[in-house]
Amino acid sequence: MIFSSKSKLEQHVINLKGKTVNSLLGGKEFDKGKGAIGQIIEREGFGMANNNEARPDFDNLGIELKILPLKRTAKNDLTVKERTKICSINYVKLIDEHWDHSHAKNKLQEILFVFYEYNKVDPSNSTIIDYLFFQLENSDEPLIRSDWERTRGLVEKGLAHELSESQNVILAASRSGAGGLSEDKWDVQPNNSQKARKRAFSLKPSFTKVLWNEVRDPNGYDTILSLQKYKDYKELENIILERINKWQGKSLADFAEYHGLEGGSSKNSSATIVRAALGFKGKQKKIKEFEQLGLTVKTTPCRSSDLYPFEAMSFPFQPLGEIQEEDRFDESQFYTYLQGFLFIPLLRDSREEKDLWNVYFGKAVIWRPTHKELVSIQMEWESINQTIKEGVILTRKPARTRKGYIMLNNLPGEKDTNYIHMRPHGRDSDDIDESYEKATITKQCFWFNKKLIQNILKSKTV
DNA sequence: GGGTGATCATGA
DNA sequence: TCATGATCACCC
Repeated sequence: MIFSSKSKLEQHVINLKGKTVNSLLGGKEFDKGKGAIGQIIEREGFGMANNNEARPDFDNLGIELKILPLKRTAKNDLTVKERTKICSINYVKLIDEHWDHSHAKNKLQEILFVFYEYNKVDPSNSTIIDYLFFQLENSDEPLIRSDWERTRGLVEKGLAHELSESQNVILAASRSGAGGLSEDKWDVQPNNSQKARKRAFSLKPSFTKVLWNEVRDPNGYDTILSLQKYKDYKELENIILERINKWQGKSLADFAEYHGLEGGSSKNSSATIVRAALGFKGKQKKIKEFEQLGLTVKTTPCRSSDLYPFEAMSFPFQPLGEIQEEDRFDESQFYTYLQGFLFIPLLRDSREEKDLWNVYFGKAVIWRPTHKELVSIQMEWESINQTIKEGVILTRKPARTRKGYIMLNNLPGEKDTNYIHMRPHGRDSDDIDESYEKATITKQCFWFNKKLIQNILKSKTV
């Protein structure tokens, strides 16, 4: 189908809203398989032959078409299901490209996103929900560009084999092609005889999730851009850190007083501190950039002498039944949490110190795991994964608790690892993980080791 | 003091 | 009500 104008195209999309894949097919057979729904919507909804061409899908309008699946969460919310592939990376050609004429930018210039709800039970009943015209120049080009430059820079240095999804913030260099692809099928890279995995530029789910949320609720976010302009990721990071680190050395009580927050720990949640420090007033909206970048904010109580945290840092409940189905770290639930972190150390001399006048801000840092760190975390994850697959072994041990005993398990603990470990995280010891059949075990989750957090805080505190 | 399972507290 | 961030409290 060819549309003579953008408004004609838009009218066409509006008419597709609410249609199911089945109704588009109009009796034709539903062909299952990876990416099938996207292809059907392109073919039946827009009369587009399957193509791999470099030219935009709507060539005369310069608009690319992306079909984006949404999934229902456990809380019955609709959220982005997966990353959106933009284009394959050719390592050799990449280093000769400049952003302004790059293949990636070309593809990103203007995109028509068509959101559909993926129906897990009956994929052929998946439904088109909404659409969005995305324009790079009116969007987050500075951040996307710095991702692209970072990747290009690494490839130029002969480090294509060290690329990883999490080193970029929006436009990731993600693995493409089959998972089990053997090394001889990898690509050659410039300036290094070692081959590198095939990768593609793709938009991370944290970014497209924000696009989708803005379609649903155009006023749902506060944005740092409303406070200050920034030209790339580094500068955005600096704005965030500067505004928070203005408080370095000041007490929490000072902070609360200045911002008119009531005393008491409840008002000192990470989100409240960050919003106040950045200068947002009023309603507790989410901050757009934090969502886009997948930045998790953590306030970490630490010993003032050496920045050693009093506690390890927990992640959400990890159903063991789900992790035992996972074979690849970089496709695991846990991996998605490792996008990036803003740590705000709250220092005190002893763990017992409760007086907010004696708890003060340390130096906040933003951390994203490096390739090396990811490799180490992966090894520890694999060991945990293996223990779970083999079946966690529990032993009962007498203790003066409510029940008169505690349950020990053989999952790697904090002393066995350098980065991550697993520990209980339920409401109480009766809060059992129902997803796991190999043992009756309280809900568990991943934790960052204290030593890891200390190293992060220290390395950036020179 | 550090490691670990258990549990509190809070906000959506 | 429940998931989650945060912390407690027991043991070594």
